Amino acid sequence: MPVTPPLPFSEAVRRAVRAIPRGQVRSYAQVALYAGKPGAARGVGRELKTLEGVPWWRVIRSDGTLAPAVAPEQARRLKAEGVQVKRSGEHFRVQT
DNA sequence: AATATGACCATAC
DNA sequence: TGTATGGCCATAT
Repeated sequence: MPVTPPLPFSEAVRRAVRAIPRGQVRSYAQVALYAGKPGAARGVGRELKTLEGVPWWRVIRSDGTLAPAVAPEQARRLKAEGVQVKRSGEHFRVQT
């Protein structure tokens, strides 16, 4: 019996991120888990950098802060969908 | 081929 | 409350 070939990491991530409902957020680790690669959070961030057509701004860090590299734009987009974002010192943080 | 570098995370101290 | 360490994954050099 042929086994179902695992999706390439990039496709698995695309699927996982597109599944995040508007107005909600998930952590890089949660996306990695949903994509079938528990522990591959870093790879998720790496993919989001190039992936197109996905709501990348709904992916945040586990501690609720936004990755510095894209924080300002991400905060803007999240607020646009009603997610409360607050500046916390050096970085932005999503209100739970 | 080997190493370094990130939109990261969990654990240990 | 910080810093260190090891794990993870795809590029870049």
